[in-house]
Amino acid sequence: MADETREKTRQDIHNSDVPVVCRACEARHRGICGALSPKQLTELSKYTAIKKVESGTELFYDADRVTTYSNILAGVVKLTKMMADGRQQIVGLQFATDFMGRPFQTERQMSAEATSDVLVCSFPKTAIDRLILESPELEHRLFEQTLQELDEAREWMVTLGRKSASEKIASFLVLIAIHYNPEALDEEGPITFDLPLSRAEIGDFLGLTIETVSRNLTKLRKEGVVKIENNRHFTVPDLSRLEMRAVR
Amino acid sequence: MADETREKTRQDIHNSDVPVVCRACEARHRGICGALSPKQLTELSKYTAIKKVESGTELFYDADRVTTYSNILAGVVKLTKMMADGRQQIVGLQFATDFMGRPFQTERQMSAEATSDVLVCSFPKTAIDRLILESPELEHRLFEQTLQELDEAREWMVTLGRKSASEKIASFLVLIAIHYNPEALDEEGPITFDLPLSRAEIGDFLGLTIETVSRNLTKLRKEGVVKIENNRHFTVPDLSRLEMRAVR
DNA sequence: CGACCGTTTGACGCAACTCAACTTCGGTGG
DNA sequence: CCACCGAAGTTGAGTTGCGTCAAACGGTCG
Repeated sequence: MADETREKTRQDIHNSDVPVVCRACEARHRGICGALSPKQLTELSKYTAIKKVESGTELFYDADRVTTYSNILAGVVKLTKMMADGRQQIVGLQFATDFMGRPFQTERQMSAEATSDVLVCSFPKTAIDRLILESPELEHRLFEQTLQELDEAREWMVTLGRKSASEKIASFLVLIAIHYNPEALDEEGPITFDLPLSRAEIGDFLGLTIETVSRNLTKLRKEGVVKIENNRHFTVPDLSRLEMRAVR
Repeated sequence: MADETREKTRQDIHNSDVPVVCRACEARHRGICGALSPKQLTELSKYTAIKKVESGTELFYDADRVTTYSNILAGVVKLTKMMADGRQQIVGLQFATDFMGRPFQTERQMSAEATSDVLVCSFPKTAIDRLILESPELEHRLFEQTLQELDEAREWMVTLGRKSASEKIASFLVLIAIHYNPEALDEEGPITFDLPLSRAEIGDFLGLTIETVSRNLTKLRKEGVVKIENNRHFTVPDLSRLEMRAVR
């Protein structure tokens, strides 16, 4: 961990024309900012604001209502759609280094809400829209992320349409477990993570009620597939046992 | 209709350097080929093949298994995902002028099947991948279509996760009705269309069984919301009555 | 005409929802 | 530090919407 930090700093030394705010930023490597030249970064950083967003606050997302795009630097954001009568569905989760915002027009509406304390780096929409025009590489990265999100959305459609409640719960846990422990796919051994969502939010993600979510979590706990400490903190002794229940 | 054809022909006269196969092709206007110069079109058309695909035949879609991309010129293609035990979910429908294929790598698997007789114009993957690199405008159009598909997928997630069976059926009928009668959103009056899917496929699209689909269709028929002739041909006397049942 | 496939209809069972009571967690103030 | 409170989560009992199984219907094709 200390080594990684040092490594990053070393890289940045001969990139000393990169703006200070961007130097230690992960979005420059894994996110979209890597597509920008130091000059473009410097220009953009003039209009950039890094903000803390408290858990539960809403960040609007519709193309027309919002005037900024953001990179998520830390925390988790849920994208939700609400029906006229209040029924809600989470249609996407976004994590650190994800770009948030819908380029170009759309009438569709969606909102975004921080499900944990979140750190965002936000830019004026106009600045990004201009940069997209002059940098095909930037558009390419945004395109790649969008394709990725489309793949995920379609994967989730299978879960929503065809899986039972217990399969849904297991699928969700696998999703989160792997996101926070990407290495767990190759290696054996127990993994731990904190759920970024409440029971109600898990229900909104899976198309279930709170009660069904709760019942199925305790079922998994009683079967020893997961250990649950203080509701949010999970330990999975054997990921493959969980994956079996998520089907495929 | 005759006027429209004439109009199109007229446009093409001073585009006489456009390849013959492309001249009357809608994909040049509404699809991605509009992003290409006559020279690029000519180059691409050397490797292009227009094929008839019979209803029910499978067009593979995974990035790794397939070596061509296609424009759909006529007919309907369903994108499906299948679980290990055979449960299936339709994750997208594609219509005329849609571009079919997943640019860049992905390990995710999905298959595509013609649900009606389909006409496709297909290109070698390599040719398109090269063109994407040299034409940001092409990549931009693909990006726009992908964003559109992502919006649609997320809209559908609400339907899958939160709507009742009868709301799902109504939502599906609205989707198809409007696709074939885009003007119906503004105008009043009865509209007609042919379902591109069987009852079983509707089930796979909505996460329902055949029987539930059937029961809800007959319910709508008995209530006079739709008229059904020979299973596939539908008449909707008053679209707003159908939309009410789809909620929003 | 009979076989076949897609669709409809009916009877029944169960998984997930609803409603309600109870427990635990986390924060606040005495 | 503990008592208190509201919010979040769990558990139980009863209901219901949709799935399952089975049979009948209707159009199409040999």
